[in-house]
Amino acid sequence: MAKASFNYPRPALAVDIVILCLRNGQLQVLLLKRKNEPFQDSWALPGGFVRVDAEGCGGEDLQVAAERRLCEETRLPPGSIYLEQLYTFGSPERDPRTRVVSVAYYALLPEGLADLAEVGERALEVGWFPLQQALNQPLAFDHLKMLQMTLRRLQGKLNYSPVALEFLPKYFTIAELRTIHQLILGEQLDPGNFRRKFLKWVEAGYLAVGEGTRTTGKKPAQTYQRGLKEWIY
Amino acid sequence: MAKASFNYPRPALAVDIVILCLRNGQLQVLLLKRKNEPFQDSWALPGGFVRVDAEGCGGEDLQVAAERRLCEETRLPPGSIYLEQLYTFGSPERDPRTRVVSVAYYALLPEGLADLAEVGERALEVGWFPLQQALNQPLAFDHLKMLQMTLRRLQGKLNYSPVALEFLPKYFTIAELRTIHQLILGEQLDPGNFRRKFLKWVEAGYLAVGEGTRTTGKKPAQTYQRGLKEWIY
DNA sequence: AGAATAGTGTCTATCAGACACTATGCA
DNA sequence: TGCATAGTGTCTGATAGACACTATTCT
Repeated sequence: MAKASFNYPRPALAVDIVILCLRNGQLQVLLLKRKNEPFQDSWALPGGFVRVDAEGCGGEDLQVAAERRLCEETRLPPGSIYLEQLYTFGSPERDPRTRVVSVAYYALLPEGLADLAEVGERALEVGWFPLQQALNQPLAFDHLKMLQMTLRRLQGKLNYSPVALEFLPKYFTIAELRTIHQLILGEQLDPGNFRRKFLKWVEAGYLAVGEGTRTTGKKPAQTYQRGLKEWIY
Repeated sequence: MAKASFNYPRPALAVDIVILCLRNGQLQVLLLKRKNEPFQDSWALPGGFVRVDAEGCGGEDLQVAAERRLCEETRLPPGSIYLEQLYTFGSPERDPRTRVVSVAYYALLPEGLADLAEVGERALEVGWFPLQQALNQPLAFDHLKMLQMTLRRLQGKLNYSPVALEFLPKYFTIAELRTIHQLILGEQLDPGNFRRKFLKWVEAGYLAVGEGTRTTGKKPAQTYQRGLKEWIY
């Protein structure tokens, strides 16, 4: 057993999470105001260190670490929220204190479940920011890059998957999904054309007809729900 | 300065690299036969630990670490090879010795540059394996997952980018690029239709007409090269 | 001359986008 | 009744795939 390799210095390992939610008709992102240096008083993404056992063995999975932090922050039960790995950031200068490598995740929260977030011990303040605003203000560390990358990733996914339903409750209408697509892409979409694309997903089994109708505008609309098939990336 | 956070146990951080190359008309991947436990005598992807300074600060960037290992293995100069982050694997059980989180990368090597690889100190043996064969044999750790993910990622990219030119020398023909697409996708492509897609990329500036022609089959064919525009993802 | 590949043309089904139109339920 | 939204139909241009065909050059 060559133990030698493991005596090398190790970096600290963190997860950071871009938590997006639909609030007041906007895409918003959860940010924390940092209590401590570095970047004290700056806004930052929620994150934390990955738990590793005392001897540097075992501990929790990365996805589990991200989910744990996500649920601490949102006060939501684990397992119910869409969470996906985004990218790993490891520049030696990204944290002035010590070497910290961070695995970034992004999470999509259904509308209405966002208001449970509370100020924890780590932060001075918790706030939901319109995504566009957050993208145009300084953030701690390389968190701005994480936001930018998340948006691009989502924009790409919309072409071939109905991921955006993760922002919606169990039953939703075509117009509701279209609205989210518009927010993410930053442009208006033709309702008729979007409808056809949507119905393709229904035919393919990714989406299914829901129960009853919902009135968001003038005329009640059919609701839909997840289909039997998972879209997987 | 709250140093407290950094006294928590840290995981070891590694990079693993899927190095693909075109050899003998096949897609091949570079594997090493492991000298030490765990998985002694098993085939594994090349990889290594990310360098971190003595006090656990600074050190090398992740991409740099991957490139360093890549160049050690292939004996090629840095900076010339396509290298992209794939995914980060962090299951607590992935390495039985200690907690090791691994950032996986994949690299695409131009044909003909593959033969410099030598057996280093770490390995018993170095070998190029046909990708399909490697995907159907047991590999150390979770390296099989890394291979599978790399293939899927590449297959996805071919739809909208000429990444596959990274497998080719500076000047190449349409048929050469098509051959690689066929290898990656595992299906035959219509030469005429592929040509039209190719010429779209030329029009878009991602590719450009090269100098002279090359004869791979019967009739000499026009060569092409990289265009001025980068395709970025 | 024959063979294999380079390169072109064409037909069709599908799809995205633009836009007009009908249907329905609420105020 | 008016109006905003749900939902349908239609036209057009772009695109992907299948496939036939011509052109070129090597042997």
